[in-house]
Amino acid sequence: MSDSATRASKADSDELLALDNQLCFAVYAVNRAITSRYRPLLAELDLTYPQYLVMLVMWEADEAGERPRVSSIGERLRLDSGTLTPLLRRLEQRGLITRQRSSEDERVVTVALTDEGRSMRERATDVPVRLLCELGVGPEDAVRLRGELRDLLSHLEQAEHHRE
Amino acid sequence: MSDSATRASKADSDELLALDNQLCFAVYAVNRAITSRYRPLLAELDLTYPQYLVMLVMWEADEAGERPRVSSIGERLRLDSGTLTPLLRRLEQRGLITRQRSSEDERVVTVALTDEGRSMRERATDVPVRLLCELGVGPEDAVRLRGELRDLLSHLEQAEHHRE
DNA sequence: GGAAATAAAATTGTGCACAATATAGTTGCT
DNA sequence: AGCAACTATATTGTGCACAATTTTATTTCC
Repeated sequence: MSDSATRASKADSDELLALDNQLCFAVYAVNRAITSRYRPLLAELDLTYPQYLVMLVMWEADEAGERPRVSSIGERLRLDSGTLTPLLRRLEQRGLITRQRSSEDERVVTVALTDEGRSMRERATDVPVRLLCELGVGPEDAVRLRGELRDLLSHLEQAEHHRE
Repeated sequence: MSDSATRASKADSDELLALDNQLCFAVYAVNRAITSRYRPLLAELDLTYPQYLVMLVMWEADEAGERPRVSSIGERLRLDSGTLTPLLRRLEQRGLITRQRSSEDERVVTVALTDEGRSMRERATDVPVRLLCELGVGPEDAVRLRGELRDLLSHLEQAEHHRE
């Protein structure tokens, strides 16, 4: 007789540790496959993928007439200043954004689009379209999957909060 | 009258470029949220997340009596030597694996577990279990989502092949 | 008003990813 | 044999991620 009721068997641990059974690896592999699909499209705009995400945030803010601070962008993308500061510096050097210390609160740096950054938006509109075509899944499947991932994300971030 | 039939309207492009509508961002955010959940668990083993994935591959190979080459590990994880070489060097320095040039073909480097690397497997079995608990989704949902991601991955990798 | 606590961004250091290139070894062709 | 084509890994350089610390500014509390 085995002790399967009380302890994981050899076969169980094989299953648990099998690479192909890891949800985390599926997410990891898909993330890199998707970003590598974006790479040639974004190369036409001379943007990296994280830079593109920052520009999405900036275009949204600009439409709403806002000049977000570094920390707002970070909240949106879940990135900290260690990642954003050098990334924003590169976007500034490229002339797409400006960074400016707030006069009311000198700790805060506000970020704004330049005209060049604003005008890039139009050229970027076909990026999501072209990518969807390459995904190989229908739009409704993509929407459903996105929803499931968002649910998972909110679970993960909620639990994070609970432990603090 | 609008030109909506022939050209994307302003509202369309708003929708297309909205951060929260991007499947890619959902994947990107979930990937980082999951790895940050792994981090404290893997810290107990003194492994990073990519190092853990390599160890999963090595444990599987070891069970099968194989000593994979660097390129086999790379195929499995979709990583190239630029990523793997330094990562494997660190695992070797930690005493978890050995790297050895093949005598039949001096170009090839084969990787094998040390006893220490092999014995770590047992301590790692509860990592997937503890993580599943933190995910906040039922096991059946996790399996379904994993399946959908695998389908997407195979689409992405298939299309990649076709263009070559 | 002034010290302590808090907050925002920047800096430093480590470890991936990945493109591009280099190095070394093997195979195939003549 | 000799050389071109190819293969496997390593190296170099850039750009994230993220932990930990630092710097500067603001708020709170006495």
